[in-house]
Amino acid sequence: MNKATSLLRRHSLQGEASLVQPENVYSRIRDDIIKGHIPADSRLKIRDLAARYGVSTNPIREALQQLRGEGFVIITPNRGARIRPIDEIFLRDTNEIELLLEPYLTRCFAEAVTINHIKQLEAIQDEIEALKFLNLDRHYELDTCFHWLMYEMHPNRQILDMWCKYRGVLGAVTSRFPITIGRQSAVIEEHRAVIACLKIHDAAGAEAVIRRHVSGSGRHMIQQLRAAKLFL
Amino acid sequence: MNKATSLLRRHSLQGEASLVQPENVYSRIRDDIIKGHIPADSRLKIRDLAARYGVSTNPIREALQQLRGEGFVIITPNRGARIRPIDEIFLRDTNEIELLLEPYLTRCFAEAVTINHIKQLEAIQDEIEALKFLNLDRHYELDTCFHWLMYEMHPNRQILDMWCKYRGVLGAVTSRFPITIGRQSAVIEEHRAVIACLKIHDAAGAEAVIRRHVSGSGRHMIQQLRAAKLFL
DNA sequence: AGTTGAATTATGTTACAACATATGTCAACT
DNA sequence: AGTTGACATATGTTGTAACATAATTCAACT
Repeated sequence: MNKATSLLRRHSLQGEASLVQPENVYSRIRDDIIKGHIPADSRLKIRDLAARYGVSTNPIREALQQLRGEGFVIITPNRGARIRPIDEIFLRDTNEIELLLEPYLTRCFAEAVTINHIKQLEAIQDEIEALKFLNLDRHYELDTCFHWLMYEMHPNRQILDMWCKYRGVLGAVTSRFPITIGRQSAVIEEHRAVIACLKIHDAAGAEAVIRRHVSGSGRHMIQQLRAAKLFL
Repeated sequence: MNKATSLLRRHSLQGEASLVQPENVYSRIRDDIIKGHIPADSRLKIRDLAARYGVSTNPIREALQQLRGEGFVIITPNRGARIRPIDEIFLRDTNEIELLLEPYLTRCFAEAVTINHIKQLEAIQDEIEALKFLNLDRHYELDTCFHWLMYEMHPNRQILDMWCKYRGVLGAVTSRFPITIGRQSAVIEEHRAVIACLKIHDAAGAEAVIRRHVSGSGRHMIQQLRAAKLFL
C-alpha cells in the first residue's frame, strides 16, 4: 500500500466513510447506481437486489440504509427504496455542501498550520504535478490526500465524517469522467495558491482559494456530466 | 394537529429526519441514549437491545445503522456498536455544523424573501412571544417552525435533510433543559432582529444575526449541560 | 372513475451457521 | 513467583434461510 492510501485508511472514521472501499455489497450497489446499470428512479426491490448480488436480504437492507444516508437512494416507509437520479441537481447539491465545508475547514487549518504541514503539502503537490494526470485513480488519491492533510486535524469528527462522505460521493461520480486540460492547470494553480497563502499565514486568502477550487471542481463536474449526455 | 407540526410533517424529507417521530425502536433507543438510561461508552449488544425493546434483531440492526448516521453510536466492524457520549464535545461539534448551515440558509432566504414570508414569520414570532416560554415543547415547535419557514424553500434537499437531522439532535438533547431568562430574551431579540434585517433586505445582516443566534444557542446549551453535572 | 381482491413487497420473526474478537487457561521461560 | 505467548473457549457480530404479517400495487371488475 502506498503512502497516500495508508494515510487515508488510518484516519477513516467509522468504516462508513472510508475513502478506500472494499468490494462489499454497498459499494457494488453504489457503483451500479452511479454507472447507470440500474435505471434511474426505478424501485430497488430487496429480493431482486439480493438475487443480483448473490447475498441474502440483510446485507441489502443495511446497504440501502447507508445509501440513503449518502443521498443515493430515497426510502419511503413500507414502500421501499428508489434510486436518486445522479443528475445535475444531485451534483450541484453535493458540491454546495462541499462548498460549505471545505473553505471553513481550510480556514481552521490555516490558523493552525505549521511549517511541517506546508512541507508535506508541497511534497504531495510535487507528486501530483509529476504525475501529470496520467493515472486518474492515483491523481484522485493524491488530491484527496492533499485536502485530507489540511482537514484531518480538525477536532470536529462529525464534520470530517461528512467531508469524507461527500468527497467519496463526488469522487465515485467524477472518476468516470476525464479531466479537461483547463481544469488540470486550474487544479495545480489553485493548490499552489493555497500553499502560498498558508506560507504567509493568510487564512482568509486560503479560504478564498479553496472556495474557488471547490467551486471550479463543481462546475467542471457538471460540465462533464452535460457533455456525457446520458444520465450516467 | 396544529399548524406548526403539520407544516413540519408535510416537509419532512425521508422519514429519517422527520421532526415529529413515531415511537419506533430507533427513537426509543435514541431517547435512552440521550436521557442517559444506557451508560455512556457501553457496548450496545444486539441481543440485549432486542430483548430490552421486545423486538427481534433486524429492527435493532437497522436502528443502529440510523443512529450511526446521526452520530449517536459508533460502529466498528465485527465489534459492534458503542454509545457516543452526549458530552460537551458532542454538543459543540453539532452546534458547529449548525453554525455552518443556518447562516448560509438564512442568507439564501434573505435574498429571495417576499413580504408574505415576513408576515408569516411575524405571526409565528407573535405566537412565540405570547407563549412566554411557558410550554417548552410548544416553544420548540414554534421556534423550529420559524427557522423552517426560512429554510424550506431552499432547493438543496440534502442540506435541508442535514439541518433537520442536527436540529432534531439538539432539540432532543436540549428539551431536557430549562431555558434561562437571559437566553429567553436573547431568542426574542434575535428573532426580531432577523425579521428587521429581512424587511430592509439586508441579507448579510440577517446572516450575521442568525450566526449570533445559533452561536448563542450552542453556548447556552453547553452551559446548561455543565450546570446539570451528570453526563446526561 | 372507483372498488375489490389477489399478487407483490416491505417489514418483522426465528433459528442457525460462519466468522472475528475477546477472554481465560496453561505451559514454557526468565 | 511472575510474565509471556500459544492455544482453546466463550461471546457477539455478520450473513443465511424460511416464514409470518402488514402494507402497497396493480389489474380485473363493476
